Amino acid sequence: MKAIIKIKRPELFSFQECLWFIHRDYDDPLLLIDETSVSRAIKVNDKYIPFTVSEDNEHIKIEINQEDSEAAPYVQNFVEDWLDLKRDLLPFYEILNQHPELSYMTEEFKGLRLIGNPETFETLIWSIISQQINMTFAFKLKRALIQTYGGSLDFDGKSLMLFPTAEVLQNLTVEKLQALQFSKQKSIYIINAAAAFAAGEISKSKLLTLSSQERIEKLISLKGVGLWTANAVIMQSLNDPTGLPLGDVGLLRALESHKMINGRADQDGLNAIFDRFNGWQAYLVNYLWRSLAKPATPMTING
DNA sequence: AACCAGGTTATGC
DNA sequence: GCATAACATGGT
Repeated sequence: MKAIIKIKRPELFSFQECLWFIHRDYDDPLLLIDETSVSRAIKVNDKYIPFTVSEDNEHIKIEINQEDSEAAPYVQNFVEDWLDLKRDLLPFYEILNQHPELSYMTEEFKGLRLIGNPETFETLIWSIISQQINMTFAFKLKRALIQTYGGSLDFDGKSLMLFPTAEVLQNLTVEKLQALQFSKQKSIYIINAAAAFAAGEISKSKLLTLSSQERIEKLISLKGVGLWTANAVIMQSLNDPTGLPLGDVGLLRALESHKMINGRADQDGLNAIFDRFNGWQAYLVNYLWRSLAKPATPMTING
């Protein structure tokens, strides 16, 4: 028995653009992806609910593989946040159109949304994992962590992996994470961050009550979380459009290739650009990250 | 075999 | 406060 939810497609939305961005060149262990859909599982009331998102004419279709009707609204909210469906993109496109170097994006990436991950703990740990290492290795670490300390559930004969909970990760030792090729530093950061979440010291709901600045301060209070990581989390998990992971090498590479800054140390150039995208910083970052990747077709499926 | 990768912290002036 | 070093480990 499946529950099906249909959400009306907003203006300036492309499911294919979003789906492709979710996948990019990577192989996220938490997702099952094919040309037309993406599946994952989330915890709702202590129960894991697997679901699939696809598109159906003028709708975004969510299929929930459970009879659990209580989960439906939760899953719907999750997807609306995941694809940032509630936002009106028009003001952002108007700013893009004021920049000759960027205006092509309104056509080429038309309908791409701020893609993140509504699971804040996952997002934070992922951001810590991916600090200062290449993405190939980062995903390797993520997969090892999930395979060793996460879970999995059966999903139409395939298996959907589940991210380890904060409760599990807080009880790990540095040695156990080092055995998975995590550096000593990162192992400490991850265990500490997990403890803060497990204790309820930091949570998505608490962060949501704070201003952008307060969110960043709260996240930075964790050892191993700097400005880059904090901004990545607020932009990707709290849908905070002012999130701006300055110093991000991908961001700098993209701006260089668009000839919008003079080298990676060009702070003034950087500030000038983002001043003009006030309120849409995270969207510009997302679109610039999109620009780094290769053309969207053909898509490779799960490695 | 250097140099780099979706950084952060500690140290020194 | 701002530059620089130290950290840590695999990918290209």
